[in-house]
Amino acid sequence: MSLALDFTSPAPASAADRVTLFADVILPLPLPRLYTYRVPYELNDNVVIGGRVIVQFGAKKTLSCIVAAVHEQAPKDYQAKYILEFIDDAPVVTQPQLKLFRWMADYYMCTLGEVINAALPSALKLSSESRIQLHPAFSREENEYPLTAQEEQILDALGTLEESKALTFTEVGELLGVASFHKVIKSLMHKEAIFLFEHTADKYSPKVLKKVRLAHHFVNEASLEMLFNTLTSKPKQLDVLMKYLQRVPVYQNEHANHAGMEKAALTSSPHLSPSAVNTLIKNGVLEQFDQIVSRFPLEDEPTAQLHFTLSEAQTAARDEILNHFGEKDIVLLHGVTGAGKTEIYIDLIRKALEGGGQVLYLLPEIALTAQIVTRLLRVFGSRLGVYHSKFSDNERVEVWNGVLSGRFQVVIGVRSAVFLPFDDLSLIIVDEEHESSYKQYDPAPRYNAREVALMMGNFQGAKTLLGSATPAVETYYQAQQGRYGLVSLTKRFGEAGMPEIELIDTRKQREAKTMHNHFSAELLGEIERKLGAKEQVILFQNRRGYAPVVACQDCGWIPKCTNCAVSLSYHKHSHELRCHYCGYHDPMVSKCPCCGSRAVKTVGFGTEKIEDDLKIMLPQANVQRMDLDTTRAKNAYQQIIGDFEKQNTNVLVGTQMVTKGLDFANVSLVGIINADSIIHYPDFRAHERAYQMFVQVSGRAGRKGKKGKVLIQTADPQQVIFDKVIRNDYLEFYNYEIMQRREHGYPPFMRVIKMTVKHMEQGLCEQAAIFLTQELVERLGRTAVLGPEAPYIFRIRNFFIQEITIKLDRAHTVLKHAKQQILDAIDACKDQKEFKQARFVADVDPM
DNA sequence: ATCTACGACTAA
DNA sequence: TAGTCGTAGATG
Repeated sequence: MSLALDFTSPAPASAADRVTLFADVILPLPLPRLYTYRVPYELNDNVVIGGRVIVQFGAKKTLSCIVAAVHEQAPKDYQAKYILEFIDDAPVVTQPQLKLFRWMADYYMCTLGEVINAALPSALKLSSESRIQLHPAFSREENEYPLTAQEEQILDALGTLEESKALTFTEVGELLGVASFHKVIKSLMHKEAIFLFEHTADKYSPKVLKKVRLAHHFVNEASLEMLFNTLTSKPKQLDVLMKYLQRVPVYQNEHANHAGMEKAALTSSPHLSPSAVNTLIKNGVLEQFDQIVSRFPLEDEPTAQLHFTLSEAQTAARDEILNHFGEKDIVLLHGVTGAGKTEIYIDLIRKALEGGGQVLYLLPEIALTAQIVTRLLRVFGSRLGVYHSKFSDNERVEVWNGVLSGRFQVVIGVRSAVFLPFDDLSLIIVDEEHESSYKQYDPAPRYNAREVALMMGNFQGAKTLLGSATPAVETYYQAQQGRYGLVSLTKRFGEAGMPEIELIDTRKQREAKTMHNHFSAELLGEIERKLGAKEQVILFQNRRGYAPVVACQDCGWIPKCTNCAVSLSYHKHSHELRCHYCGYHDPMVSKCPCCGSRAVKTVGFGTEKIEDDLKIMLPQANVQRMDLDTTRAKNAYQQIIGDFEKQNTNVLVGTQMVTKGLDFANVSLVGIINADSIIHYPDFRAHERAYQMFVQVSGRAGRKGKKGKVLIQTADPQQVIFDKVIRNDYLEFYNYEIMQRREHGYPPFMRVIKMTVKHMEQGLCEQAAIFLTQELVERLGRTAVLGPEAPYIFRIRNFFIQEITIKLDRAHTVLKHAKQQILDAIDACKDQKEFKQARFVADVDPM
């Protein structure tokens, strides 16, 4: 906080030449405009663009927000309120970031407040909570009003607190054990027993280490000698002292004592008792002190040799990339799975750092594993920051501040790492650039981190490298058009060859009665063979749970979710029926509630059933499952990967999770249990998604010298897409797909904006969607608007859904104009009284 | 998002 | 008629 007057700064200007400053701030709310506040004269020098300030918004709320602009224009139509407090004396949001955030709000049709909300770790947003304090003039003895028991309870609690301490509303609620405490507080205020105030505080708290050291007067041989003598009768304390001296060589180096050692290391040692330590502290032998430490301890300097050698192909690719960067800002590195792209990235990062700029390395959530982080840490040491969604808020703030301070020059992170406060980026790497998890869908901003990264690179003059084994069709198109440089790696690193891919016709197998549950004889046989050879197997099934549907064999009754238009999935482990959209769950039924029949059977299958079947058919195999359900716990994912890596498990059954970035040397077989459900998906990206998924899973097979095998089970092997997968020919796939896109007017030729209309009532949802369609058609023309249409799952969390697809010309000016038209159309709908409860959402470049 | 003012509606 | 409920409208 920089509220205090700074006496070292020049004397305040005289009233005559004082300027009146106003600040436009970004409130962390979904409001379309910035709000203007007045800067108090005496704080004119404290205004920092990109710094946080506290303001009063409305009658009740104090909020922390970001200063976006400072100017002298007094607002004409209203009296600006004063800024209450300045939190930062340096920006927490850099100028290039503000520019980027503005672009995001514009492009993705959301508000700046929504962008800020997504961008800032919530510990940087200040929390404002009301607190109550004992009224100084109040005395219980002279009190004229009778007090209720609850009121007494609160006053008691306030009385035991230290001077000037206060209770938060939350604490009052906990104290009384009820949520409805506002009446009690109101009554106490009326009786002038308490008063209320707002308190805003930084939520970030530094990590504090409890340490101990020898009291300074013992730090010489003579006094230590005496100390030993006095402790001879106290063996426990002597043990502690010995341990301390062993860890902190006070004899050799007196200064070593100043740093002391961690208290926990003393108290948690097996033979030392905490009470002995505490006694020593109490008697003044040891002194305890706090040390603020980073949550990311400084690694020892890089251990890996900085100049590891790239293969010939890798070197060539790297040089080609650098060559392209000479004239182009964006390069696509198209390298088959296992080609060794990471080494190239590391080499490029090193080069960029030598030039003095910052580097951002983006990875999709599931690919950002300990494997890759450890590898980078070894090369870049403490210069590397990691930004992961599993991180606590405090950890995120430390990364944020570390980027601001320059401590972290390289950051490896997931989607939201594009929000970090870089101001001098020289290189951005977006690995697995085709990944749909780069697109945020649910809360606004509905952004694609790949596109944001490209724009950020553009703003900061950084070069951007997109990497993938299966580039997005849009990306490859840009490369073909010459807008991006294109570099290809067609061979795997080392001896490893591309895996051999085979299709298995499940329809034929079913007719021949050679299917065992969902396993063909071939797949089962191959699994057994691999296990016999002590090799490992990955099985992919794109559906979690035991069975997606449960049905009564007699009357056809199917349990459905009460909030969504989906059938409930059966989860055997918990013996529950679950909705995968809203989390609703019920115990599994044994008797049909409709006809009373006992013949309630599961239909279809998920990972849990595959795991189950396999355990029965191959009891000698050690099977592990990896999906959303088994990785919910904090370290479960690491645990499963670790077990598989150490070969404690032979077979890994999983959903999409097993397709991404995992690199196991001993996997020689990958099985796709049911390819059909992946292909038959009702949208224009279905084929692309399927192709990517098949190639990515296949890529898990046969690394480090072994040739792998991939078995794909399908009821329809004639599908064109399999041909491209088997021949491992991306270009063939791309040529086919780009033709389709051109023909049907989809990206990259047209731009898509998807409108979603939601309403609790089905009829009103449909009406609102029709109304919006009309408004859109009026503004954009009949051909640009498709729908409305109910999606396959037409109701989620009690909201009915209608979708409208808008296709637009890609030209920049057209697009900008069209977005304004769309916003106008939405406003027209909101003006309609009957649609007041409807929600209208625009999703730019949906995935 | 969240609060307020205002009108409508219900309980006595 | 007071108290409760729901919603349009503003927030600097």
